[in-house]
Order: sequence, then C-alpha cells, then structure tokens
Amino acid sequence: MSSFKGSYSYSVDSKGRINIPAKMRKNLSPDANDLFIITRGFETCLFLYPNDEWIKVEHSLRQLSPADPRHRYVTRTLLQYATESQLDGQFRIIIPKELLQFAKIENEVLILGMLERIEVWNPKVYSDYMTAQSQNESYESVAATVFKPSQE
Amino acid sequence: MSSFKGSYSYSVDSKGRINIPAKMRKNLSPDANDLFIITRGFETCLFLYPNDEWIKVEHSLRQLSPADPRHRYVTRTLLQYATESQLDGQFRIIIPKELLQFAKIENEVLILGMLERIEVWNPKVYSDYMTAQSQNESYESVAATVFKPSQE
DNA sequence: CATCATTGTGGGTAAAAGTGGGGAATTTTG
DNA sequence: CAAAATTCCCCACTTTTACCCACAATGATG
Repeated sequence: MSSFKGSYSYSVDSKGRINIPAKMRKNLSPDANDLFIITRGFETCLFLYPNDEWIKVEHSLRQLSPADPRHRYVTRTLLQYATESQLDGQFRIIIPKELLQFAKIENEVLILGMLERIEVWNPKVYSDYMTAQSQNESYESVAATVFKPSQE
Repeated sequence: MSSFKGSYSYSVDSKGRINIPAKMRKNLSPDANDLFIITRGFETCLFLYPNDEWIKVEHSLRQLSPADPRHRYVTRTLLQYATESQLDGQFRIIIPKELLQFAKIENEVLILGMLERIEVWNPKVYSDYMTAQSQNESYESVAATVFKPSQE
C-alpha cells in the first residue's frame, strides 16, 4: 500500500514529461510495475495512481452492471479521462495534452502526495484553491469536524 | 481479463476500417487471437469485444431461458447484429456498413475503453449524450461515488 | 573538501503507430 | 463462364512515441 506525502515543484518539458520525485519513487510498490494511471481529479487537478492502487478503483467500477443506463454513464465518465503511462528510463511519465489542458498546466507543476495517489496541479490554481478554502472556513475548524471519533 | 480505458479520436477510412489504439492492443489477451466481435451497443454506439471477453457474454446469454419471450427478444437482438472481425496486419478491424449506419458513424470515431469492452461512437453523438447526462449528474458527483475510502 | 553517485532536465534518433491505397485472390452476379 | 464487385494481403508514407545519451545541480561519502 502506497503512502505518498509532501509537495514538490517540478517542471514540465516540451514533450509533456513530468519527473516523479525520488522520495515518491521509493514509496512505489513493485506491484505497480512502474505503470501509472493518470486521470481527471476533483477540482482542477490530475490524479496519478500507481497501477496497484488503480486496480482498487477499477474493482469498484467492475461492480457496476453494463445493463444499467446510469452505471454505463458512471463508467464512461470515469474511464474517458484515464490513460496509462509507463515510467521512462529517467523516471518520468508522459501526460497527454488533453489532461494538461484540463488542469491548466503549462511549464510548472505542483506535485502532491495524497497517500494512495499523487496529485498534479498548476501551482497558481492550487494556491487560489487553498486561499478560497481557508476564507470559507479555517483549517482548524474544518479539521475539528472531519476527525470525528469512530462510531463504535 | 481486459481493462480497456481512455478515449481516442481515430479516423474511419473509405473501406470502413478502424485502427485499434496501441494502448488498447497492449491490453488484449493472447486468448483473443486478434478476433473481435462487434455488435450493437446501448445509446447509439457499437460494442467491440475481444473474443475471450465475448465468450463471457455468451455465457450469460446461455443463462437466459429459451422459454421466456422477453429473454428470447434480448438474445435475438444481441446476436442478430453480432459480427466477427479479425485484425489485419496494421491492427485494424473492418466494421460492416450496417453497424456503421446504426451508430451514425462517418469519417471520425471516438473509441472508448470500458474495461471488458471497447465502445465506438460518432463523436458528436457522444458529446450530445455526455452533455445531456451531465445535466443530471456532474463529473464530480459521479466521481464521488467511485473514489471512496478503502474499506479497512 | 574532493570525489562520486543520484537527481532533475533537455534533446536526438530509431522504432512504432496511424493512415492511405494498390492489386491479387475470392466471391457474387448477370 | 465471364464480368463485376468485394475481401484480403501487402506496401508506402507521415507523424508520434519510446528509448537512448548527455549534462548540470544537488546530495552523500570517506
């Protein structure tokens, strides 16, 4: 099980390649086979799953019935953005143009560790997001309601 | 087990041939023997099953009762339009005119990975479908039902 | 502090992928 | 049985991708 953490500023080169930070590489399971699945995330960022973690997402999609119209919509919505990408010899992945455009990414990215997944943001978009969130409600007060005692 | 994903824009040539995206080819089981079964899908698209996955569809059809009129109707509809097609040397399949007409496909197609099957759409039909569906349920609310905390 | 390994970044090139079309082989049709 | 049409199997061209190599900057080591 992965446990990505931290934030890193990295560059995107002209071929759409992004380096995976060395500290995150050390968190990769051998089961991932250096294969990532990149997809659209929440807000305006990209989710990056190592293959072994993506399989869990896929498992919940496989529970859906192909005969149910709403289930078909869910599967299509989720899978249409998903792309596989293999680490190259320099531990970089290629992110397709469409996904870069969606996340408004140009030359610089912010890479965030989020336990089972990695998030990739346009740094400006991320700081705007953080500013907006903290103006609604302080980090402390959100945390107070999020971390509730378990119900058992 | 296949796990097709992603969406790809490809062209249909004058002979009705469509290329199978390289990333999807890599997901093909050797058991498929480069043989596909194409049939009518739901929502005006075509379903494309590699042979090994089609066998599972057939298996579930065999579970249906020949004595039930509604079962017979479903089985006939699915099988009536099913066609086999072998990959050519350039990894393309030929789609019969009748199926292209059914899906309103002309020069361009959208190819969607849907885990065990591949869907082929007229791009316009797909974007209309997505627009209509997303009025009811946005990407984020769909994604929220799939990206759930792990059950431990 | 000098040396060496690792990391992040850039770019060139051979291979693969996507697309189009010719012509032989096969089937269909009058 | 010959003509027409269709299918299949190649070949060819352009674009994209994968796989190298290179190098400066950083960090680790004795």
